[in-house]
Amino acid sequence: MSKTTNITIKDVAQSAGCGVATASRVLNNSGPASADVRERVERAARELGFSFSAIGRALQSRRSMTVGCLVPSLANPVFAEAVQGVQAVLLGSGYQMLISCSNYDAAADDAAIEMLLAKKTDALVTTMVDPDRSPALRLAKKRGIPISLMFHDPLDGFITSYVDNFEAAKEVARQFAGLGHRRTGFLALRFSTSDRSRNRYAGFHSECRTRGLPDPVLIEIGEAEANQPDLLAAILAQHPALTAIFASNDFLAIAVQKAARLLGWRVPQDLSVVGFDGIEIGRLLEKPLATIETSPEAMGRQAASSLLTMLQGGDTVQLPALPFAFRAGATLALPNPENGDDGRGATRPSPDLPAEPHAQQG
Amino acid sequence: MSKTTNITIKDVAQSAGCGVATASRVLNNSGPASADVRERVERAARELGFSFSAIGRALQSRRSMTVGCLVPSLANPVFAEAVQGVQAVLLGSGYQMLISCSNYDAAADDAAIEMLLAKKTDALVTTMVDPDRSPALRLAKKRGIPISLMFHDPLDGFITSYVDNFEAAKEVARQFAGLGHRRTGFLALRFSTSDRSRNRYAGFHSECRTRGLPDPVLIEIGEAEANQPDLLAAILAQHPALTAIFASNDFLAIAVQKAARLLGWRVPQDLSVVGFDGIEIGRLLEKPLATIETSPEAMGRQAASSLLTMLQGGDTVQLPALPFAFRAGATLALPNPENGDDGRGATRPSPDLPAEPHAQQG
DNA sequence: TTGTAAGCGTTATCAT
DNA sequence: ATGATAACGCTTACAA
Repeated sequence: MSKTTNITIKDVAQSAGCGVATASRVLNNSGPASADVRERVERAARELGFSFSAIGRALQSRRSMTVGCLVPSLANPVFAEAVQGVQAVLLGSGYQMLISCSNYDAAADDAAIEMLLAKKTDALVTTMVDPDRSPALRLAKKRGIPISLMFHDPLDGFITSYVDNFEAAKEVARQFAGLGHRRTGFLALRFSTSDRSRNRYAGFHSECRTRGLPDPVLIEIGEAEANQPDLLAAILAQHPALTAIFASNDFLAIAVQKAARLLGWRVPQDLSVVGFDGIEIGRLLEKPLATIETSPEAMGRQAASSLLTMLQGGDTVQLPALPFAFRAGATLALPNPENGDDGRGATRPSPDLPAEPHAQQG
Repeated sequence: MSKTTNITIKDVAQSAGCGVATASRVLNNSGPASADVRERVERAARELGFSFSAIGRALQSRRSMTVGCLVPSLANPVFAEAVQGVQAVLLGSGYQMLISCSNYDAAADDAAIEMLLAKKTDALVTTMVDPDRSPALRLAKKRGIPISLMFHDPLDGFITSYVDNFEAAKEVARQFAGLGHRRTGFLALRFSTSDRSRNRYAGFHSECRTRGLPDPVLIEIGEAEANQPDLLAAILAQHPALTAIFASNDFLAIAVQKAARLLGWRVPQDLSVVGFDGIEIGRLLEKPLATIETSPEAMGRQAASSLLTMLQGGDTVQLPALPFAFRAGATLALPNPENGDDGRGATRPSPDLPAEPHAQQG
């Protein structure tokens, strides 16, 4: 553990018997150098185990070769995958990623951006609670730092990589309506801190109206309910009339099925469930999850690509929303005709028909 | 987009009509200053929107306040959660996290460490393909940089946060043996690049021997098989005699159930399945997954805590392995007596007994 | 082709 | 209490 004193370019130059400028030129291939000195410098660098200090470089070049990344949480695989996408694109480009998580807290968001700015990240890729009113983000923009948002719908002067949550949610309403569902619910976690969630509800609500369905019931829950099926079941029990629930993400969609089971409700016979995101596991389940399939990884990739373009001086424009697709699954079926406002729990199983769109109900 | 030229402490000093040293002292509360000049400096800083450059500071103090983090992938929630744990602990301490992913590639691992070292991270927290033979990691150690490994079993001179994979795997063998399973398999993805996977197999194998069971069949698969149930089914079909499979992670455990279903095998009647990790979703499934429950988040937290201790000059010793627990589930049951070497597919369902340990078979 | 020196933003030392 | 000034490690004029 002999704290090796750091080798600087000065040491290399000294060891090679030349000036630091020459050493720099050789090591960077950035200028002329005789074969002789080139040889000596390279050998010295090798023998001393020299490597450049990114700090020194950053200070002098005013470019840190670092991209700041802020997401609400890595425990949510959707964000983890997006970050993975960012990382994948950045990997070859020489940029490193400074990461931060806000835990869905707006104040933490702002503080994190400030930290990233202080670290002089060359660009920012973020998903925030409220990007629109983050002073730090505004400052970043004023400084002219390239910024790419992820997951957010287009916003004044920012570039964003996203799926059209509103449109996607409308598709879910269409599926429900097509099968004849009328009493629907929207299950949301962190509704207040997630514009995605809000937009999904808005789209769902809007299309329900268009199709002449009653307004969907908005069921907001907290962390506790999301993780404890019995608590969620208690909440679910308050809405016995619902025949279909749109969960704002796949994890919730799986959790609500568990809760339904606790209540003795069968999915999809007594309750249809559709999720959002399209996580891989949904596909592998015994009862494959009907959901809106998206690609967070692609989102991250696109965001990072835009960033790189901007970092190279290119102009970037807002790209269209990334594609989504409704993925059929065994959790969505016709509503149970027995399931009136209090007829829940009929023991007669309804046939396990494949989901087949009906004419809309007007 | 008026590229605001960066405000330095020099600007503040000038605007406040004092020297930079004084400004620094005031802004850092690191020395004496008259109330008068203090006032002026603070106002100037506020009005100019000054914030310190971490780069300048890092250069002068030789501490970047940055921790380097390297994991194989963030797409694997186990690593994502660990990183989240690291982040959570680091958050309050003023350290930021520079992150990198290797995609399970040893060469990328080494390159990533080199990058992190060049960026002068003050410490390293990593999970690598082969930490033992990474030149860059060795260099880091030689430099005296605090290093915490995650997921790896204890290794020569490194501190690591881990669960005892060998012991945990033995527990699975015990469960299988206790129920009377004899023909078992170990399903592994990326066996060659994961010491976790190898240690789990070793423990499983060892305990099978101890209990007098035949050696477990090692079934190695690639990404393709892991993601395409039909391919996995084809592989599974080559092992019709197995009555129990230990999957090296929960995702695989869920995938193998899907594959079994495709073959018409029932879980757990025809095939018992136990996973590893204890991801949350396993609990919510219709057929809750039997698994070894661990806490990657706690792993990340512990690793980060050790790092902070070391960064504060404290001495840190290797802590004992983090706890794991066998989590019972509906995917584990008695072997089907009908299920001889080619009797698979018996249509008679066996009773769905709760998993109840038997005497060991010798 | 090469070396000297200025400057990037900060803090610590040392006079004043 | 305050302000020059010298580092920190690097690149880039500019001179030689």
